[in-house]
Amino acid sequence: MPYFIHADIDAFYASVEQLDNPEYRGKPVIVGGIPGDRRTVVSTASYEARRYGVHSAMPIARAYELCPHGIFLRGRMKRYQEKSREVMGIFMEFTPDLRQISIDEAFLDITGTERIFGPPSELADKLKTTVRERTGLTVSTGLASNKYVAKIASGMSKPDGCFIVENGGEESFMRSLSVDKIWGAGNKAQAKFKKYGYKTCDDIYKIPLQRLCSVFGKAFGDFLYRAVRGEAASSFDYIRGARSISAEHTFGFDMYDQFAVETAIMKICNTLMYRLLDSRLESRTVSLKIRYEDFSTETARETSEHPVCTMNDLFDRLCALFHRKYKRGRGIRLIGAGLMNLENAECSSGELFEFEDERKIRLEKCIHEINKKFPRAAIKKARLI
DNA sequence: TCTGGGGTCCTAGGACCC
DNA sequence: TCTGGGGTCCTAGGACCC
Repeated sequence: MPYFIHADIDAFYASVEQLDNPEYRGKPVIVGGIPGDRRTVVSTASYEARRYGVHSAMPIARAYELCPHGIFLRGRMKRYQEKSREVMGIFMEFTPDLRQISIDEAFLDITGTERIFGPPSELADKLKTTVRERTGLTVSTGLASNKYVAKIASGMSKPDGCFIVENGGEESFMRSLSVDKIWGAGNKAQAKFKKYGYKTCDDIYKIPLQRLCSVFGKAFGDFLYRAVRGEAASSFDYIRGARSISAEHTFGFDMYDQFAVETAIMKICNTLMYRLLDSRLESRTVSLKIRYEDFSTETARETSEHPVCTMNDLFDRLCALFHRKYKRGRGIRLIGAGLMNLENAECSSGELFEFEDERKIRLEKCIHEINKKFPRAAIKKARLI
């Protein structure tokens, strides 16, 4: 019988802070920004903070209103990544078949591990105990015969619990849930459920596939039909490399100065180019994103015959897109850029580039290596200093 | 209260070719 | 002279997730 565990670290960033700073334990910790930071949101709130109504994606200003005595922190990603690797390492001791889906959660295929670890529920217990003893963190787990149901089950077990859906019980489990438990149906879908009067998954269960598809579109209709029957969503079943790399920047105040926006674009180019070099991938498609003062967002992209080769090349392509798209006189809240449709770089080094480009590519690679070895050297374009 | 940053996938329409 | 239909590639926008 197939068996999957979905394991999710409880209030991850906030828990790491409470672990490293004992004086924070038992107190409302809010990671994401400190009061006064403009245009920032909560990444993680500890369970103590959630009692005041603070939750992820909430503006820091609002969180401060709800919980003025909370401990506000900007966050230390490096430390969280380190802790995440520790936990994932422990997961790996229970099965080599691990699918990490974000910094703090993973699916474990534990099919056929009974002889080593006992029944699935015992394995889940051992997993939770081991993680707690070795890292000080608690995890919530869900057990089911497929990943989708396991994910929903772990949500029901938070914090620090274990929720088991017995084999054969997937469908009745799903049908008993309210529609807001459907993973993959966000605000827009929830509003539509409300409009049509769908309160529980059982309401959706009773609707024929054809009707679901005509109301919600083919892909999402198919998805809903299967989800409320507790059938596996296939989207995690195959592993694929990264498809895009992107970076963006929100200005503290609306920006009207085009030169300053271009400088921000250059900074983003710097980030993207080094990440591209590290990944050994290449891209022919460059995209630009502009968010205006009223939060309306426009994107532009362009695919060229040749992959992006240097930072200047990327910068030129993005500036061209920017000037084509930008509505003059409007305030810019956010500027972003990305490299899409990534492909392996091996095939196209050398003769594709002009001699002059070849020199620049080598120079950028050297600078990147130096910056990695000596972070304090920080070699960069004069405009970015 | 005024809304981050990094991703994935889907849709619909247009261009172009056969 | 008018016109079908399938396939592929590309673009813009949007929903959703953590």
